[in-house]
Amino acid sequence: MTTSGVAPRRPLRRDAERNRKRILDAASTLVAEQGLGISHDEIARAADVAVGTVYRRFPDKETLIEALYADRLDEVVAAAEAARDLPDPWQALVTFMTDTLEHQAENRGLGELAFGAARGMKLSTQARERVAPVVEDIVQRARAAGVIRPGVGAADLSLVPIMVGAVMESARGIDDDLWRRMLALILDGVRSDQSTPLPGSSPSGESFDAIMSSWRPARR
Amino acid sequence: MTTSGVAPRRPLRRDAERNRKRILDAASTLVAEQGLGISHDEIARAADVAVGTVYRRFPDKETLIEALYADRLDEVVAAAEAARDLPDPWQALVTFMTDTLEHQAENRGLGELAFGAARGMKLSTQARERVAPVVEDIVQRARAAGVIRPGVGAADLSLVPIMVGAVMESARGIDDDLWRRMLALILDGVRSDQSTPLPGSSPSGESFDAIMSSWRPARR
DNA sequence: ACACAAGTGGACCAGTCTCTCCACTTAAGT
DNA sequence: ACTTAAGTGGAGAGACTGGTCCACTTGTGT
Repeated sequence: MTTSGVAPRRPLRRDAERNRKRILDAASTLVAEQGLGISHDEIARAADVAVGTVYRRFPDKETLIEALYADRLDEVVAAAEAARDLPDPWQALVTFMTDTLEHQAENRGLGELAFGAARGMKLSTQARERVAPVVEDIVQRARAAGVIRPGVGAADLSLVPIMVGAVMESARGIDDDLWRRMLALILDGVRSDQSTPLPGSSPSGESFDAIMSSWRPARR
Repeated sequence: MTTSGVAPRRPLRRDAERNRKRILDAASTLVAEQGLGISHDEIARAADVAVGTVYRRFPDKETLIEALYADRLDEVVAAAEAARDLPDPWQALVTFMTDTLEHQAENRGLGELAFGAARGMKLSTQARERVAPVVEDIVQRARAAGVIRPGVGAADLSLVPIMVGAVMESARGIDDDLWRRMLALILDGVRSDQSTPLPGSSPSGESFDAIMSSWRPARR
């Protein structure tokens, strides 16, 4: 009866647990600062542990990232939902964007995760899947209230963090608030009641997914 | 009298000249398609030449890129100046952006070069130095004509290609015209006569340079 | 106290990249 | 034809990755 099938694993040994924590802490800091590009070697060094140990606990990068971000993701989604539920539809949109980008600003890895830095990483797809409906809601409401220009869809809005994120990365450590300025600029374009329709059409379905997950991490 | 000090080099041997050309051709295609990240090995393979040969002709990546883009750069600057000289100030701005981004779209390496993919690459700095005054002129005129919102500066406009470029890269091969849509959105924000001023201020001087040159090439 | 599963360190393998080196080949002047 | 400087191929050095392996150490239940 001891083999209950689903993770009956005895708890980690004390020292192992301690090391696990150290690895997670080190990784957390490194990833937040430098993005998902950090090597296991660097993590090991920062955690004062050998690579082998890192690999024993986290067989590959994906596992490690998952452990790191599983709950961070909940926070992000929660923030998005809170924004969605704001009384004013335009405020909802602005708050959503600002919050999302603030998360991205303070944690580099998070941004990379959101835009598919690691193609095929479950957490990445999952993140987008959880946020997508929220964005959809926000757009619906904004559209119904007539506060965004006709023709702008959820897909368009989803591209905003990619654009603003690019400036954010470029200015990291130089002008850490510059992205807010760019966001404001873009949001005015979104709100704009210019009669000229936008060229092309909002990407949809498959294309959209492919685009959203095609971001690539920076080389070191 | 033969030693005139300044590059009295006798011309390359016939076969060497041929190989030089093949290398340049191969590199040109590869860089346009894949960006500055290509390895000398790939170039050599594509040119049907050995790496050693590539290195003999172009001691390092910088030299090669310089040879590739020296004249491309002139074209880009010329296009920018042509846009600047358009009669309508707003058209000038729009055309400048569109042209610049079209160049970026059709040649990946060019975009990476423009935003400092290779830190410290002379050509890169030079490119920005040559384009900067043109952007400045365009903004001046647009501002004088009252077609852009107050507070938007040349530095802000220079960030537009970074933002739009990010979407362009993400959508490359999936929706190659999506960037136009985003550009239109942003330009409407730029034109916007919303009375709300943009937050923060336009980055200037040193900061601006650092930001513009901090782009990093995609990992393969 | 002791047995032993669990945990650990770090050498090592394979793959990438940039760049070097030098024995061999070849174009071109006489 | 012959000489020889210029050019070439490609192995390989050295610096990075991600990831594996296993002899040794250590925590823990009895």
